[in-house]
Amino acid sequence: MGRGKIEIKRIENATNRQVTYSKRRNGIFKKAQELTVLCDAKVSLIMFSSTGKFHEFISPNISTKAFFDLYQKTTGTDLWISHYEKMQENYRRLKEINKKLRREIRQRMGGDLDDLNIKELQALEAKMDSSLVAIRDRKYHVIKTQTDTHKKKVRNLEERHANLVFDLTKLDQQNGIVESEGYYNEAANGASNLHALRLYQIHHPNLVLQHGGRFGSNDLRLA
Amino acid sequence: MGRGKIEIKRIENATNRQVTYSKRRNGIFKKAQELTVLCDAKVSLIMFSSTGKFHEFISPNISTKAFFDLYQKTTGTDLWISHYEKMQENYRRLKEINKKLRREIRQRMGGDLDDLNIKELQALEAKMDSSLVAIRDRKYHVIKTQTDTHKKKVRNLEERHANLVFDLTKLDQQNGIVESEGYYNEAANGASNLHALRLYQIHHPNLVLQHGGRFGSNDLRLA
DNA sequence: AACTATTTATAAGA
DNA sequence: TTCTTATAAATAGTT
Repeated sequence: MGRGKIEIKRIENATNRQVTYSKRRNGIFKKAQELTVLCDAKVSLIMFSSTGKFHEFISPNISTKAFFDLYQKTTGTDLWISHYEKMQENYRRLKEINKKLRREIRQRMGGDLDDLNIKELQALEAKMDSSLVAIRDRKYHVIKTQTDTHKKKVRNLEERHANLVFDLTKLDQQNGIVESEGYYNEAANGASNLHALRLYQIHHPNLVLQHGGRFGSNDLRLA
Repeated sequence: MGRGKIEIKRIENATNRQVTYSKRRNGIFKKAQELTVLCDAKVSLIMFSSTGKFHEFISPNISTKAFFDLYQKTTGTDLWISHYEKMQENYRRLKEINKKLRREIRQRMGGDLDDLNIKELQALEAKMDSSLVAIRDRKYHVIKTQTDTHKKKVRNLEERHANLVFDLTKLDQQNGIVESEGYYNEAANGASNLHALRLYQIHHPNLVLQHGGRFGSNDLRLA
């Protein structure tokens, strides 16, 4: 159809090829449209020119995705199976592992024991026993560490207070301000530093805070 | 193009529609083919008739999958993403659960305890303790069940043997064959059926096997 | 993008 | 379905 008959082979002249592509593209799209309407058919027509330009026609009564799903369903293929299969396999495996882990935990919690034989029960018991030992060890370790830390803190505080009270005593003596002398003496000999401190806080709260930080904040609930 | 001009609207006569579909399908496929060759284009043409019949044309230089990948790349869409993303999310969640389960098991095995505080350690210890109790209970239950079952089996066997030996004694007496009479008498009173059986087996191995089955096959390792 | 001579597709009928 | 054929539609080459 045209001024002359043409042979169906690649058009070498690029411009000509492009023009023919454009003309025939319109033609085929029109045909697709007519087929859709006349015959109540679902048509998907997608094309890329040699220069990579993209055009598509799709029947108005269906989306590309739906069309593709229909295609896959009809042909029995799954074009993204490679993408999908691998992930599905991983998923399945993970689920299986998960199941086993849950079962193991249940058994370790004393449930789901019905289909273990005596040997397995003994093994489980032994494992639980040794685990319990480890947990107890860890607990005692934590307790000991906390206790030691606390002891050190107390020792350190006591020292600092002894110094503080000593300095203060000297200072007061230099200034001739002797207030409640009996208490100071008692504090200086180190026998009741905490009591001394408490008294001191009443008179000089800011100074003490700068040195000692929060006092009595350590949680010593041991067991 | 035909004997008369037609209006582009659905052909109501089903046969006519089907015929037109068939003719025009050939036409459009031919067009697609020509376009592919003449213009060096990539074309995908897929169609479903109103009766659901499927036909497709695709450029020979590309697979349907590759075509679709190209389509997605060009249009910037990903028709699988909703499917895929959902699965990925599930996978991520499952992995997280898995991690937690593993950690729980490690802790129950006495490892990974470093960042538990005393309270948590105590709770864990208590749980482990009660689990251990459950496991021990179950073990003792299994042992008891097995022991009872075994006792019953032994009693049953002893009975059967007593009867067997009794019948045999009678049979021998009827046939006038009295062999080692003292043993038979001892056997018949039920005091040592097993000994009697052993003697009997020596003389009539097949008969005994038919009645008693495998003897001594029960595994009695209890703990 | 138009034009148009010619080829091609196809509607109707067999 | 397939063939025939009159006619509509598409388009190759041209402007």
